[in-house]
Amino acid sequence: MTQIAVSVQDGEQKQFASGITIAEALKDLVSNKQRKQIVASVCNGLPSDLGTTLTTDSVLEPILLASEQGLDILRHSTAHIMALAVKNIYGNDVKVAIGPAISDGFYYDFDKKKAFSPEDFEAIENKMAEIVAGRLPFERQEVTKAEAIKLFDELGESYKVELLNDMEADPVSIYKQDGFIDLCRGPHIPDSSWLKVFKLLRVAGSYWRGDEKKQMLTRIYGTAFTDKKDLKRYLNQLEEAKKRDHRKLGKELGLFTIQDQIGPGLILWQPKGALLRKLIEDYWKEEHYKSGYELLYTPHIARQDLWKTSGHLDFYGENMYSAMEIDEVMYQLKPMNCPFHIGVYNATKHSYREFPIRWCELGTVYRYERTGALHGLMRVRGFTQDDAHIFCRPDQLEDEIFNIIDLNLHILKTFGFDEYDVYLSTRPEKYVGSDEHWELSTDALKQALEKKGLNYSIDPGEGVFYGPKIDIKIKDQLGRSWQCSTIQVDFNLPERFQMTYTGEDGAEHQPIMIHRALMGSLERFIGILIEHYAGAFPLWMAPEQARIMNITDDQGEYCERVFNQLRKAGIRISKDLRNEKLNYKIREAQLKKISYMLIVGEREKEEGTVTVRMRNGKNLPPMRPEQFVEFIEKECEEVTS
RNA sequence: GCCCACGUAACUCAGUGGUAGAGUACCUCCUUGGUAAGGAGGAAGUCACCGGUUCAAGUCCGGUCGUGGGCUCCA
Repeated sequence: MTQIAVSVQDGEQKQFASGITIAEALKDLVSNKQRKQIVASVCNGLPSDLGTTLTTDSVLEPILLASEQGLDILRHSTAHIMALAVKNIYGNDVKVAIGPAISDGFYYDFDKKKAFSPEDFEAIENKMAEIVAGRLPFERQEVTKAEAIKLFDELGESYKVELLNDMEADPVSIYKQDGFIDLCRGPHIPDSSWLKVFKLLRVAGSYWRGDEKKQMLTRIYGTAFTDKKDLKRYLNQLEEAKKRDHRKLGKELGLFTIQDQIGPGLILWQPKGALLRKLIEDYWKEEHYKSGYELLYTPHIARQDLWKTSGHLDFYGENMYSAMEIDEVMYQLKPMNCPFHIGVYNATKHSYREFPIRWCELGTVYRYERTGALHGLMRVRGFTQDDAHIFCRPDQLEDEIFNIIDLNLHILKTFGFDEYDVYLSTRPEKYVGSDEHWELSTDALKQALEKKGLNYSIDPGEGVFYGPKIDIKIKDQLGRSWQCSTIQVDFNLPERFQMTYTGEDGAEHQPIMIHRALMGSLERFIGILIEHYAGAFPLWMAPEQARIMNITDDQGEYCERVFNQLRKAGIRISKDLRNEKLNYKIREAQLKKISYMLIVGEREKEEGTVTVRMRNGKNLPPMRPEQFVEFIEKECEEVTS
């Protein structure tokens, strides 16, 4: 019999008879204790089942169940077990589509006449528990593609047949479990008893292969863990995210409202939210002024011809609202601000000496979003871009990009975001502009990123047709990432609008145009801020920095005086002089996430002070109102300067 | 847009074919209390909208509008 040499990576090599399974080999290669944790193994670079037979010299890298890869396998197998349960319950009423592991769990798509609803979960989970108790093995088998097609065709599993037809692999692997046969690459847990902790989470519709022209399937999401505690932690995380949901907090804190009567995707800012927004806008404008930008204001509609010239009707028309007729001329709502800024540019003649020109605007745009895509402040139909356009000469491009990134990161940091993922997107297949231009500007973007010392990944071919771009994604408190900032070079619009400047040589040249948004959409950015801070905003942008409250009516007048003094000094303060107990007032202010409570009893009234209670429940020593003003101003300055 | 779920007082929600409910908020009164809910009373709803079934509809059926979870992390 042939002998083969098998070893665990970095471990001792041993001789075995050819045909031995990985599981058997591992018995001799690792300790018993360790072996119980091993769910599968990478074998010569290929993730494999423990039941895989070895016929050549092999190097094994065991996969521990609790590792990331192990969890993936467990969840993938759980998807299969769920499919088996579903097939057991509903038989030929369901066809299976695909069922992969995803980042926090798994899903399986089914074709079923009447879609699943959460009420079906109990039955499915019970059946899954039975399967787990039955210790059903996952049996792998390799068959030719033709055999597999025949097999799944006979089983009536047309989605599998379609998958097979599109696949290049041949032979392919199938897994059998208690009569349920699934096309699958594997690997899997050896048998169903490895599954200890699982939960079905939600149902959703999904198109076959994500294509809305194709069949709508019904998807069940679930998750699996090795430990009950992990599942609990995961469910807690979901709860935490729910608590921070900007739609819930927006309502509770009185920030914004969306109403049927007004229309979906259209935001009404309530006083507190409007103040928050104003504070953000003011800060934004100030920083832009400091960085050499000038502010523009432009209208919300323009003649349709403008959008023809800009190319928006051709390339972006589907996202634009229908035209309206004014004095027999067609006008359309703006989906972007750029043509207006170009209008400002073209209003006068320009010399190379003026460059770089940096114009910014908080421009409100309107874009059609499908009803199913709308989501609180995160996806709306009318929103305000923190837009800017820079016009410059080719030799200024790199410096300008550097300055933009610099300003960008500075502002994001002030808002509390200091973790980023940066992407550079290069020339796509379809593009305008000369190769020379593309090379020059892609290079400028790269140089600027490197000079700034930023790590970035390249998205080849993902640039917009009119120029390369840099995207910056920020990470929030819960570790979720959001794409907000984008910096795009544009060779298209200067050409379409025949923009020019007079060069050193006296001839007319075309300027380079950079589009740039930093927060992206103000609405969405505020949504992100609400969730990032769970509604407890840093002092400098808190709409309510302080609330003064009396202990009994006797301090009412004194409180009024202090309130007026602080308000005049620019503190964003409210008062609670109601005939209620202190406890009650504190609780309410706490729930509204107000930064400081100013508590006034007889002592404070007599001494002319206030006692400052912080959000964490601790008190600062009593201070005079003017000391409190200084204190607030100092705290704000530390962040925004 | 499509699939599923949901839409009841300002808010959070209960109400499974037979007289619209609770808690919170709001208003009035009592209470004047030092760090997360004092007490009593009152007012408040076209049960999203339109139509149908029924002696009878918040409840069942159909449609419209809106909200939520999703709609390739590819066997």
